[in-house]
Amino acid sequence: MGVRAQQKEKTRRALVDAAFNQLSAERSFSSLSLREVAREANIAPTSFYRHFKDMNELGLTMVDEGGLALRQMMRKGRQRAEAGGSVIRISVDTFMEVLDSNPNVFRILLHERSGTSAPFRAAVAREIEHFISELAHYTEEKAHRNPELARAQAEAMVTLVFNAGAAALDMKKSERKVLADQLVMQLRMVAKGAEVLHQKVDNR
Amino acid sequence: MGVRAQQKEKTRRALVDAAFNQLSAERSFSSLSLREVAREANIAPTSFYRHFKDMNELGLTMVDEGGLALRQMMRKGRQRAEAGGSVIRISVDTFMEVLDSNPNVFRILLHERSGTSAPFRAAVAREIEHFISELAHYTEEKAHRNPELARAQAEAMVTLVFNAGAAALDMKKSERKVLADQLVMQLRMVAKGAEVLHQKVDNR
DNA sequence: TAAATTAGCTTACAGCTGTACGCTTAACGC
DNA sequence: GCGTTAAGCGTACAGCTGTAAGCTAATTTA
Repeated sequence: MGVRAQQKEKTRRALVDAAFNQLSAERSFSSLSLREVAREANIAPTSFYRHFKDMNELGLTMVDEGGLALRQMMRKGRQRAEAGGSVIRISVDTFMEVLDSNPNVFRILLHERSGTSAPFRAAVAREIEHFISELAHYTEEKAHRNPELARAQAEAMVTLVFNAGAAALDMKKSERKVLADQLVMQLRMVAKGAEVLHQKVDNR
Repeated sequence: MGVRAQQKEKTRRALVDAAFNQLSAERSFSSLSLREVAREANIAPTSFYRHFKDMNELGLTMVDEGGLALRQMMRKGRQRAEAGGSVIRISVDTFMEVLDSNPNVFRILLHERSGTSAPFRAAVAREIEHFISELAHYTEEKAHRNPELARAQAEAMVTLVFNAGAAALDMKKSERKVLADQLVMQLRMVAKGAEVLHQKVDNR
């Protein structure tokens, strides 16, 4: 890669990082201005356009990066779970750890999920869909559920996990522990309930 | 009430209504400006301050009104359920009906739940808490669950309902039907699962 | 090596924002 | 009836926004 392309990439990263760094419980992506981001990245406002068409394009890039981080997390969790132990417990713990180390990645996903930009919502939905379908596939195989039931179960579980994630973002570690325990309990409810429904439908 | 107070109340309502009317899938409360709201309500921007200290105060008023609408809905649903039939099914249908007739009330609640203003999040949390504790109390009584389990169950159910509500906001009627059916299925999972966990803990 | 490309800069502008200040006018309390 | 109160208005201003236009200087290409 040439010197020029390298420098361009570096500045682009500076912009993305600047945007991530400005996110917090009090500051959503949509409240950031192009000028603020450029300022934080130490470039002139108008230079922003050399990298992104507008703030939306930056935001979608961030959502995609966030999604990538999520998928990497899933793999990590699955690996750990293979060593034995409660899959639910291990997954929840992994989720909480990643949430703790990348809070702003989650902020943009959790906030824009119910945001006002349709492309954003679609992008987040796409990322969450990865979660759901992988989990549904997993349950379908391991527990021999029928597809429809597996899908509903997976969706419910992912919903509960993400909702807990949103709540956890503003919590201290001790509060998070309680939350995690309750989440595990809720996930077990769903799992048990799905089992019962499954037996009913298949009449055995 | 005097002529003066009456007129003031009327203008205040015009402001609240103007703000509600400007909400949509593409427009969140936090993206509204004081001037826009004043314009829509046909008053001068500076007159806004005769009624609210700032936009935040307006927003909190709206959240409170939304919460009120929710609680009225709950009562309506409970009355219907008393006439017999599946409590879950009836509650979901009621919820969807109210969602359909007051979409913007839900928009502000659903969006500000994960918003950037702490007072807003707290206000929404308070409203949702009403839901959870009433439901927990109901289950504790009807199904003789222990408090901790009842609480976790209620929280899970409310989470699932609100999440489905957010998704339903941008859907056509036919899509909503599918969503509602899946939601019912998920709620039954949670209910069944809680039952099983309950029996386990109490060893009978 | 000369020409072309391009990341980043400075300057500039129109449009929006919240809100301070002071006025008018109609209802209120005495 | 008369002084007081207050809802609503118009004007004004500073500060922010996105972005258009054109320049500079360094890299790339031919």
